[in-house]
Amino acid sequence: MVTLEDVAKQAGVSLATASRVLNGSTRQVGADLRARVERAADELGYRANIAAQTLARGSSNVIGIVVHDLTDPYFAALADGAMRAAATEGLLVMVGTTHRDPEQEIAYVATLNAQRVRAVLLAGSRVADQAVTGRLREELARYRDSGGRAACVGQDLLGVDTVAPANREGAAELARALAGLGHTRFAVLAGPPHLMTAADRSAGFAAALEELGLPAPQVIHGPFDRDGGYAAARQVEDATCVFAVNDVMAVGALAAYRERGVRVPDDVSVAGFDDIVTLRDHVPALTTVRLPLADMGARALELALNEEEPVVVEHVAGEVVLRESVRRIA
Amino acid sequence: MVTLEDVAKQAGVSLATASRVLNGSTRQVGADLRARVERAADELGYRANIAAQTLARGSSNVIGIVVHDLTDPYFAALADGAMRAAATEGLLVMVGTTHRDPEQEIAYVATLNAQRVRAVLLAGSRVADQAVTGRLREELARYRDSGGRAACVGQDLLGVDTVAPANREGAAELARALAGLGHTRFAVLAGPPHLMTAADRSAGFAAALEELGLPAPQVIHGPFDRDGGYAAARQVEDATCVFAVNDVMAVGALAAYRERGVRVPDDVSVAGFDDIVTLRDHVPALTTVRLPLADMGARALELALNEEEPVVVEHVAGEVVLRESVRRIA
DNA sequence: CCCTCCCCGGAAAGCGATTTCCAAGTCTGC
DNA sequence: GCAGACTTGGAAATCGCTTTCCGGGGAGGG
Repeated sequence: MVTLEDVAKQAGVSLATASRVLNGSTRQVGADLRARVERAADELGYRANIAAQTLARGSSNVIGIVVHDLTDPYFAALADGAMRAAATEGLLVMVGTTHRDPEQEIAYVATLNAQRVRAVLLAGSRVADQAVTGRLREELARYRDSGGRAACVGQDLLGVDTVAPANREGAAELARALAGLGHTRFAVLAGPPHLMTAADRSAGFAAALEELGLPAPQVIHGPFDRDGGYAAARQVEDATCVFAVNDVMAVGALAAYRERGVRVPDDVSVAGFDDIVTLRDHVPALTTVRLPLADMGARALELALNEEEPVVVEHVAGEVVLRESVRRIA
Repeated sequence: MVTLEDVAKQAGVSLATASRVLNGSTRQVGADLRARVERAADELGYRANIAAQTLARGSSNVIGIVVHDLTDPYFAALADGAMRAAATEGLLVMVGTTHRDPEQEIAYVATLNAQRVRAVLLAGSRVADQAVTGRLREELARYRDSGGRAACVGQDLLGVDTVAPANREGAAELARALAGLGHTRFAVLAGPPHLMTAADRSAGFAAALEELGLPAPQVIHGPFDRDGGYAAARQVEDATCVFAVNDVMAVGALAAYRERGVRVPDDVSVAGFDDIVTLRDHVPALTTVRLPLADMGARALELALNEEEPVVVEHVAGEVVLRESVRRIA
């Protein structure tokens, strides 16, 4: 392992000079010494030990991102946006996946704290469990007390800067658009009741229907994934329009209908939420609420890095996109 | 920032003892001292500084994964598999995305080297550019000389352990299956000519056709993504069956046909490669070659961690999955 | 009962960088 | 030609932890 000392020795200069040349400093170094050091470093193939730098500098150039599941395109898009932003700042990224286990999330924050990462991004929905949320909050507070920065994409339950999709409003907007097509009997594939994102979307949708004087939708709970949508769709009793609280569930629902020979949108209309890019070519094309996921990820990083009092919560509006999975009815 | 020294002081023990209690060691510590230290750590909210540990121990508990693009489900699945495996080993993960820029890949290896990560996983295809590959190889050699471990998912161009999908064989198998359905005039949406994965699949397909005594397919090059498939499909001249070298391109091709009113599989059959999970519900269901991506990622990590002479290259067979996007013809 | 060996606690030497503080030049301006 | 202000190079302290080495005390064997 080539160390800075080796380089300094080879170049015939002091450690200090070598450090100043190679690893950035406010101080100038004469042209000839600088050249000697650079040549030595090159010849030896020197690579600074970042652990040592982090220790000496007291801060690292790494950020952490914690997501539920990378294979879920929602999180992949979020993470990608944040990673692109990180790259432009010269930051490295540690990604942790919790696979929806809140304990894992807490553990990951602790670990990232131990790593002294510059910032932590928490993506994904909080659950409505006070005990767990409290512990996460505590761990986060510990991290921030020691100078760490944090931001959150999803709900603002944590007292940190947050980029929050306007789930309620987006779902309400969607409900109005669908009602505008003549639908009156709705079902909501609502996901898990304790998951805030799911609950907010479901509630926003129902609230809008109520405002419009329409009957309350049939609400069916279940997992937040493709198979959850598939299973929930089979329980729909009598609705002309089904709202799945995310696109992946909506795709599951479409699969269930297809299997049973129920035509979409002729027999039933289906809508989702998120506008996942990978699903843009789905047939029938999914009506949904578009969220600028990559931008949200990037924005969250920005918020974290420039974190200041007071805590800011940015709401990101979704845009209703009507596609062929819904139709106007008589 | 609470340091180990603070904990030791509070517990009234030496630094060494505190270290032994909190951060694992072969040495035993008496029960009462151990309890005192644990209580002190807990009260103060101590979190070990991993940079310092890494420096002192000379090795870290982080691995690096370099992928082209996280929003591409192929890489997401690979990364997810590797990350699950890492988690069971208690390892943390740094993910780098290159967005298909080989320079970025080299830079990332250098950075991971600087981080002294325990292992590096390189996912994604090499390009057939000797100069760039040489530099990557060099950087990798530097890393491995200093004790780093590495493995690769894709081509084995780098002299490191590799998990390589049997691209040629899989594509050949697919060609035989499609020929078995009566097809004789083929087109290949072949992706970029210099990308090894794409080239191998394309070549394997063509070779199998030749063996069967069938005419050579029309080969159309273009980008390796959805839009590349879309664009390439429009250039197909006269074929009853189109093979896109990956699923994402196949989906683009399907979209192109749909727009032009060409029915799949009635008018033309389409097949892809990879069997991306997110696309399983696509209509029409995509005929493809299934690759166990998550397993491959996990296996690559395993190889890297247990790396030994000689270099091992594991070929992973793909499984042809016939679905409704192809049909038997007269 | 003494000696040896083992077990456990602490002092201190690293790990590989950064950065402060000094000292010695080098330029200015008069 | 000289004082004072800048530059520039180097020695050494420091970051927070691990680990070797040393020493003291208790257990076990002769």
